[in-house]
Amino acid sequence: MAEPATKDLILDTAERLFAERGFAAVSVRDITAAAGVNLAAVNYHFGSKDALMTALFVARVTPLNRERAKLLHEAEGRSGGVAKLEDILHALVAPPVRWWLGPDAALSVSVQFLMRAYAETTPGIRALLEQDVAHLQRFVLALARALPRLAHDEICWRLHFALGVMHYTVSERRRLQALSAGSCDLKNTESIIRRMVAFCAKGFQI
Amino acid sequence: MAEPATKDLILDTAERLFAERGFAAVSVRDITAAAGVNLAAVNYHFGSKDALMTALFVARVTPLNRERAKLLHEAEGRSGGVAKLEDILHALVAPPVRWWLGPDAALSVSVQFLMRAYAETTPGIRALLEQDVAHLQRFVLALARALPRLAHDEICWRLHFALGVMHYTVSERRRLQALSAGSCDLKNTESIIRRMVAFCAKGFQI
DNA sequence: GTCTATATTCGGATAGAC
DNA sequence: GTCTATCCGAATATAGAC
Repeated sequence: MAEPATKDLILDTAERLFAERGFAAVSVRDITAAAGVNLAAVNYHFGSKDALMTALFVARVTPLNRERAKLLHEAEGRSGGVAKLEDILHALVAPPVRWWLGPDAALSVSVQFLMRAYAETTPGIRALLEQDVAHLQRFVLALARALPRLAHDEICWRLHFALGVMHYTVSERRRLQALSAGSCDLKNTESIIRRMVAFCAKGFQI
Repeated sequence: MAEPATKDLILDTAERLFAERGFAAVSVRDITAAAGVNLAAVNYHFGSKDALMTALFVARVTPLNRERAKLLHEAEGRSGGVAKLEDILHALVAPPVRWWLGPDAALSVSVQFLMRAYAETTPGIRALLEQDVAHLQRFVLALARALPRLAHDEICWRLHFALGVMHYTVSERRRLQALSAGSCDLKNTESIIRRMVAFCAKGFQI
């Protein structure tokens, strides 16, 4: 039943290279050479370079969104159906930031890959992004319940801003460290999540 | 004295294609064909594809940063040397958002190109990014003067978050419109700037 | 400055032996 | 499933005529 080692090896290697350099800048030859597998293996197992990218995106985004949905669901359960603003934002950003800065290096690569995949959508991924918007609608609804006086478009704007905070922070780690001359500590994951949630929660007030 | 038409035509065409598809996904052939110039013209005028990208980045980022610095300087002049928080954030985001949503389509392409160039740094651009960090240091200093009780690393974190709000908003226009089902209006530039500044300013409080 | 033609390398994808 | 060998188009870059 075990997946062939080659297939997973290709997925992990492609993910790392895509995360580092982007989709178009990485060739199938780069991937197979780095993985130590045969050149033809990508087309055998996935059909094409594009299909590999799509399979990879699905494999990584699914558990991340599941974790977000779980945290949101738990937050709603804790407070009688209407989650608090901070808890909604926490459900949104904690999973990716924990993957990013947590002890598991593979998960860190995964979230960096995902942020890149969102930014440089290939044809195969563009089609999947509709489902991803559906996932975000849960957060729109939760925010509307938590902040009933805020108009729908205002909820969307601010959710978009909050997503920007998270995406950019994960993608532009180098830039933050250059800007702060290294004074911004990236070791304490939970305090970074708190800082990010606090920033966004204040932005949602009034 | 006038620049040769071909050179500027290449710059404008390359900018548009890079903004739409990214650097690696656009070939010199794509650029010269779309511009209606000879294939060899890119190498004649710029030396290489990478050098074209670098020249383009410099040509666009310079006036944008100059405008930001001017607004910051004016804000400091208006209030006796120490600019107010909202005015600092306004100087940071108003120029790119005005380029993005203003009446000049060429400037809109320019800011989309720039956001992509920051995200997918080529070797030539990476070297230039140090100067760009120096430009951002003015904003760190201004924020530190406006918020003397905030620690240096906290200033950097929140400035980074504010940059994320702007970068992601400009880059992920499609995603915002899909998320909000079109209810987020992108026509009123100044009200979008106010919304963005307000969100970030609240995030800086306390 | 602009063109054609070309050198040379690399790209994704596949056929067919094992 | 994995390998070698290869097809064939596309990539960057340049040489040399005009």
